[in-house]
Amino acid sequence: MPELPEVETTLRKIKPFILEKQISRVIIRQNKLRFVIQPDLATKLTTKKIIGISRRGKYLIFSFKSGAMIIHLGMSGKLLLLPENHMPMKHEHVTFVFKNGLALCYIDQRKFGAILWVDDNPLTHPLLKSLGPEPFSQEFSAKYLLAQAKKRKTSVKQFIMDSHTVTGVGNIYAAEALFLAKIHPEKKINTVTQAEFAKLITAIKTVLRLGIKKGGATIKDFAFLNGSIGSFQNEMKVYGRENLPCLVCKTILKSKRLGQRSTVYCPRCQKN
DNA sequence: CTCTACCCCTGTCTGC
DNA sequence: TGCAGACAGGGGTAGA
Repeated sequence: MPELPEVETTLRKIKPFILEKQISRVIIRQNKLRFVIQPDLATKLTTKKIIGISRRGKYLIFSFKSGAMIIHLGMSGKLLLLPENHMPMKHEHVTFVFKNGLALCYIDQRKFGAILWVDDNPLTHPLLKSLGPEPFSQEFSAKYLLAQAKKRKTSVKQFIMDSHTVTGVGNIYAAEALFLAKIHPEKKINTVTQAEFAKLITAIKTVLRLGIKKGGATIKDFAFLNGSIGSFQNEMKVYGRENLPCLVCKTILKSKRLGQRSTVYCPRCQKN
């Protein structure tokens, strides 16, 4: 689930319920995620009040007067708000119980996510400090991409999916953005012009914005009821549509593995 | 330095 | 139906 739009939507929806709220206890049922959860995480969090919640790339940062918790949802992680006395869900590995009777539940069947405690500035943590710019920031410009591309030889899709180039563009949004920008995913990055980068940036922002908008549409149900996942999937033009006709030119869409990830594109619309 | 292959884990789908 | 194998939206890292 969690690409940048889902992480952003999760953030927006849980924030009003847990900001300025005090954690009364933390239940850890499974401590082996991508990394083993620090044994003192519960101790560090108990009685602390969340004073800030923010996002960096696909990482969520929960700040306290001293220290912070970083959560990454991996490929299958979710954060649900449930009543404190709920029955634990399947794969509910960690539960943060608040004094106000709500519980923030970390659910992750594949355990690719991460929950970390840091005593100092979370942005200087090794996982976060070398991340590229946020896709909606000023820094994410055609000029910037052109400069980055000079050092690289990879394909444009792998380039924009690299979190050191720009954060938060996962497989789906990369495929959708390249289709929108009419750029072939295998195009070598050193042949992309500044004008093409400008188009690509616009396309990335467009699909991410649409994702946030569509994710937000059902996230309230998501957070409180049934875990449904938003409706961006109905907007996808290429992802998951291999062997179906292109919505623009009717050419059959092709699928290929690129850097171990499935990649769908229109061989006619997207120029190499 | 960059790039590729592999890995963490479980659930679901496809083909035999 | 049963079962094996491929694959899934992420991303760190070993080794070339």
